[in-house]
Amino acid sequence: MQNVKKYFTEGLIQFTILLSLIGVRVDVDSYLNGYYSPLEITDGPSSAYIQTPFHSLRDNWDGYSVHPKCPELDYFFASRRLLDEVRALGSPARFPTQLSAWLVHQVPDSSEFGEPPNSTSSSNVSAGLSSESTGEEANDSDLLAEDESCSTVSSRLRGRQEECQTSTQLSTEPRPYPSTGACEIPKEEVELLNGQIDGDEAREEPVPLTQLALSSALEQEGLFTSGASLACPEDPPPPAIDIHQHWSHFLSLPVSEFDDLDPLVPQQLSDLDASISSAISQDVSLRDAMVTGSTYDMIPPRGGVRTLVARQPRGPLFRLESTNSSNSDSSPGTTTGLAALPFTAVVNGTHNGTLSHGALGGCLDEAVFDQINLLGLEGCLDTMDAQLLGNLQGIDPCILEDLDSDSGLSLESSSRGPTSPGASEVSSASSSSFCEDEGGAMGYSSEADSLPSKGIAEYDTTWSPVDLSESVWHDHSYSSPAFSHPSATMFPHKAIKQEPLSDEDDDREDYEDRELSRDELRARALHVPFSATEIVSMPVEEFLELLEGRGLSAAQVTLLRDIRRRGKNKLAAQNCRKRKLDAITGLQEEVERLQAQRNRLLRERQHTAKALGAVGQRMEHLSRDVLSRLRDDSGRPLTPERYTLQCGANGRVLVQQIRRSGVATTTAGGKTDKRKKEKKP
DNA sequence: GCTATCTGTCATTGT
DNA sequence: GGACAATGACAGATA
Repeated sequence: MQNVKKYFTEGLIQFTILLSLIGVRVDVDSYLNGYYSPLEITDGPSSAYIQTPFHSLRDNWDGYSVHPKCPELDYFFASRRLLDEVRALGSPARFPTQLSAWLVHQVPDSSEFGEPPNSTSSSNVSAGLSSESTGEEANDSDLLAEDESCSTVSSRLRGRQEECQTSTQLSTEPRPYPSTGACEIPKEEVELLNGQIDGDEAREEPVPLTQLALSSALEQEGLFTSGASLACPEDPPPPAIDIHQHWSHFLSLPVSEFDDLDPLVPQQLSDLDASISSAISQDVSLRDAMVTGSTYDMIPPRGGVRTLVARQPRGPLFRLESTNSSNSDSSPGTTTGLAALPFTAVVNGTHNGTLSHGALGGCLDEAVFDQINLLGLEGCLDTMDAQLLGNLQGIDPCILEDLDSDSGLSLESSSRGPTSPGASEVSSASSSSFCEDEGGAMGYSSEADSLPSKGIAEYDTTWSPVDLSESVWHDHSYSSPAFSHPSATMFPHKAIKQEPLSDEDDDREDYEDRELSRDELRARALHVPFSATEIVSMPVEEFLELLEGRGLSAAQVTLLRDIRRRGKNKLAAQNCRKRKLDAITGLQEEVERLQAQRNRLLRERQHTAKALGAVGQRMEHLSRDVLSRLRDDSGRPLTPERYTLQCGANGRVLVQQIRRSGVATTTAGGKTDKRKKEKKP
């Protein structure tokens, strides 16, 4: 007995492991302790049948977990927030950073990977075979229907949960069974039966169903115990059934052995693989959602200032699209033929249409991807930093600090001389910002027009007019090393004068003027002895002291404030764009990770489905075998079409008669007068 | 000439 | 209330 129990326990553990692969929690300890059924599948959330919520695994799969202290959490929340903003506002300037959102919902979707559907109230293994109660996707259901044998099994196994508790209760109660029609076979009888069967199957005698009781609690050293012979000693010796061997062998099958059971899996498996995988891979080419990572070339433009040129001018950096191309990386076997298996319901991996084209396409929300494409953010900031440092190599190291973070104001390609029209208009503006009435960057043009003023003339009588033919107000390099030099800004004229003049003095002067930003030009025009970089980077206290203690004019003060404000805002804009880029980069990594996770889960599901299919086949075969050895009151053998075996709590096995409606009726009964129980026509 | 992209700037909001 | 950061929006420059 101990040996039998040991084998059964081992088999149970292995079977438990197998079930755990599909998310069915099996409480072996409780079962072995005799408290609960090892496999409970009930309706409520309290059920032990809790399939793994894969959406929750997202955060802890492979050790990946979102933790408040985790650095990746920034991406996580930022991405989610941005995605919400994108979807809420529809602004092209924002981008959906949480692509994993739809991945989580689509790929490891609860319904796909078997989140316990509410309708799943199956209470036993066989009940888990039913697919109807699990919200299985339509395709799977249809495919299930194709396999007639499997569907037969499912139908017979369907609806047993109602009797499960009854049988469980009956099996655990010592008192005689009520008139449910079922009976219990004591283990002694089973042993007797086994002995007879082992001796000669040809001599096996049908077991009256009324005696069949089934049961076999684990603690009773057998899957099947029969009290029929004891309760009804007058009955002929029931046929011996090698149930122990069957179940022990069945349950002791290692999971790995299921791989050898592929022939048992219905032939539709391959077809299902193709169909389901195509449905899962679903038109979403995640590769397309990857950042292409365009590279840039540093080319020296005119003037010697390097600019970044995209080597791939073919389009936006991110080409996130919902395409109709199947995701080829979904291996053909990523899905399972579980639909054709009797245990599909347990796996219940896919769901209706969730992975279908339309559904997934809707979730992808092409508009979101289009918005991402519109961003066109390119990861050039870091590159530009390097570029900037490279450009500054020839500069005085003392000024490099100011250029540390792309903080240099943009260079001005042109400036206006003091005699520019409208100069006097703005020069008188002492209290208002120069660009107060201006909108956007263009406003600064008028400000530049106002550069030359009477006040300016007072400070800078030696101001040399600059060629105004070029109205280039934007320099797309972040810094201007030449004018970041304090000496060059404090004493612009001297700096210009100190420049080694060549024969092309005029051209050089124009060139250097073009290097000046508007603020630099204004600062030089107003004779402000600070560079824009200094103005921006100096502490606020020092800046305020500068404004108050230097006896600056109102125009100078206003200019200084504007320079500081614009400079800081420019840095903020650069940082903001960089953050966006980082968020997108983080999303790329997230997408890759989720894609890998999805592929792994699909493989696992396929493997599990195969194993379950084999288990279902074996169970079907075993059930038929057992039923064929049993006899009803009339002495007729029990047909699988009318009777089913149900494994109740504590290993008790009950024979149930299937009603015409497909609902099995528990025929387990008491130990007395079992002939009068059971089977309802 | 058109388009995409980059960049600076302004306005606004929140800290 | 001012300084500041963040960010959307806009416009100019450029390839």
